[in-house]
Amino acid sequence: MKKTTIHEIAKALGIDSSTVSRALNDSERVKPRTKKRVLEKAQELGYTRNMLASNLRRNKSNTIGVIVPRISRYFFSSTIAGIEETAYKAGYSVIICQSREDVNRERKIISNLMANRVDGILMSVTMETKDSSHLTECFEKGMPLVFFDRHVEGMNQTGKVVIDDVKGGFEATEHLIKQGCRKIAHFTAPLDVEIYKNRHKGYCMALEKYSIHYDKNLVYISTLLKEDGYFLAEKIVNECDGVDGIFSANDFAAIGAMNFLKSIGKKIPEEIAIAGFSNEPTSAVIEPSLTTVDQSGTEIGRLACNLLLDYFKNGNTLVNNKTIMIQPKLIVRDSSQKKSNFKEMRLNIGFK
Amino acid sequence: MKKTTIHEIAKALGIDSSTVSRALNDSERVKPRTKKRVLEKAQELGYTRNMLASNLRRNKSNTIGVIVPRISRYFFSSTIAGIEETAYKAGYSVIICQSREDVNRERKIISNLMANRVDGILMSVTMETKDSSHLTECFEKGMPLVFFDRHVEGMNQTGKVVIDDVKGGFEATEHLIKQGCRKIAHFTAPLDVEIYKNRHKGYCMALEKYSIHYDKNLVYISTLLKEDGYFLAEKIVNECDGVDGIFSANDFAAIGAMNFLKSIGKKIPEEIAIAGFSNEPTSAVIEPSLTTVDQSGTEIGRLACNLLLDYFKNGNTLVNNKTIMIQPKLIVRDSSQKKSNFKEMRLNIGFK
DNA sequence: GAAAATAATACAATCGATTGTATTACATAT
DNA sequence: ATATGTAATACAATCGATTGTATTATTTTC
Repeated sequence: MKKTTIHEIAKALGIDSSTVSRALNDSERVKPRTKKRVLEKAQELGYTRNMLASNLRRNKSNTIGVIVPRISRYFFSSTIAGIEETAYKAGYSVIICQSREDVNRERKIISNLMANRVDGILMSVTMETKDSSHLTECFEKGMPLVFFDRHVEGMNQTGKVVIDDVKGGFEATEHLIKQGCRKIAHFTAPLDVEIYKNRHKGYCMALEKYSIHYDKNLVYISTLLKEDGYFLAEKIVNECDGVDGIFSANDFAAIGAMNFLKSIGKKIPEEIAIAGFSNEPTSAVIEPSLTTVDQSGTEIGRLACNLLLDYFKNGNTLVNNKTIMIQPKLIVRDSSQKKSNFKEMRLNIGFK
Repeated sequence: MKKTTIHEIAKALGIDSSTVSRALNDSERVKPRTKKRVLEKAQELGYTRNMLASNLRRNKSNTIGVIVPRISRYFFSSTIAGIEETAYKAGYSVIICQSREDVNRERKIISNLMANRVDGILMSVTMETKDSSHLTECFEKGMPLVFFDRHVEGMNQTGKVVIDDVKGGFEATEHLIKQGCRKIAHFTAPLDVEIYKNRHKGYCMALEKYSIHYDKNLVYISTLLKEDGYFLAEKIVNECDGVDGIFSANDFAAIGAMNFLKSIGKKIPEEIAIAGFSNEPTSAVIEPSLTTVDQSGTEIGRLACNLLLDYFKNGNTLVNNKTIMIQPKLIVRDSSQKKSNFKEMRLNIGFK
């Protein structure tokens, strides 16, 4: 099944293929009447421009590469949705790849995207990405790179869209303190990942503000899966007396912890108050509903994509070291409100 | 920032670019020693193959286009994850597009993917896709197409991966009946969408088996959003007495309904039992946990992608009209069990 | 009506890799 | 040493579109 080319259109009309090309691109170098004839013939022959050829010639693929740890995470899939929407409007396609938290895979993906000559890359790094040689290679080779959410410290040659994790962590922790918690555990992931480092920092700042002693034994590092939360909660209950609050750096671990606590009949929030991070859809649905920090994935995706598109238009200046920081929003729900508040409860049952 | 080409490698080594190309492709027409020299020089010059050029020449893009209504739906994002994983292993990239339930957008996306010369398309159609001229055009132009989940009736020229929706609908409804429900409402979407038609069919079959009168006033057609479920439940309570069960064709509407019913103090499942469809993550977390029908998105994605990959390898025979039907699995949880069963509850709280 | 200016189109190179065919180099056989 | 065969590489066309330059039509100007 061979496709029609501009040459066949040209031959059919007895004109040159360059004229056909210009006509199809609506160049003012072609007489309106000729344009019309070309367009009609193209239609008639079922012509579809071969973007491979076009891209090769123009040295531009009109494609953006996106790398996330896992597509099926709600936060990331909504980020992707925001990216796709923005890219689509601007006439770009998006190639989606998942690193699955594996740096080697991340490395391969990047070289693959480079080979495919994507115009730019949007990415959220894996938890293991410390050595960033494959990333520095990107802009050494002139490939624009914008981080969103998970980024790498010290990589200032690119743009970033991040949320103010310090503030998010601070507010969640402060809220727990204000609700009366005095011994607050913190679930987090390896602290060399910027976002977890910052959420942890916010946690520390809140403790300090209220003169609560920072106890490093209360900080649990894991991969923050639901299972991790479940077993860490079990550990806390068995080994660590008097914990009256948990701030988890993501919702999954928080939900896992809630599952365990509910299974042994601990009262949430009366005995242990809980706050998560990310506002996953399940957080609104679980009972008690989970207090969390909202970070709009769709919005982050849009902003990151726009940052890249700006770069395409206006060159280096805009992206270079530009950081867009989104303000997180604490969403207070039932898992943390020791003094229950009927009105607020009603509101927070509602639709997300 | 210009990239190195095979010609520069060739010049540097004083050999021809065709030899370089063959060396890079590990052809046996090149002496091992020359190969080694080429590879080293390529490394030294930081060469990355330009896939645009390669693809143009080979008339193959090693790319698969994927179209889903919405990326951020868990079912679809997990499908995409399965597709990406399978494609990646086989050396393919995936371009992801969302139709947003808009046929016109779907149409544009398809022509865009064709222009980009993707090797094949995997898609789940919009709810509005009835006229399928843009789809028939696909294989008229020789573009392999495989449907997953939402497909179009009568399009037998392509492959499909679907779940047995009739069976799923039947089992969910039968389960409700066995729990004692006698007046079961059904939430669904326009019945010209195959999957909803089939779930509805399963619903009818179950009613018939147990000699329950089919009442068309109990079948509510909407877009099946959470909001739809909420308002439909309200409608039922206000206008339609004696409904003791709801089978919703997706989990969102079921959850919306539960929210309403809980807000007015209706007991689930005692007064109204509920079953959904899809096994969204929230369905396991909501209280009472939602009985639903599982359709593994990841698995569907893998199968659909493999079907396409088979086609690439073995030609037309395999895809043509090949339908892979996945068996759905009824997951019984608390929202439907009138006689509560402690063991089963424990199991179903567990990790998804 | 001829010269000048401009519009419209044709020519030809190019993007970077691939691949069928031709040529050269080298080894083996006679 | 010459013929024969094969291994290794070079040549050249090609994929389909784009684009700078050259050429031909057409219009404008005097």
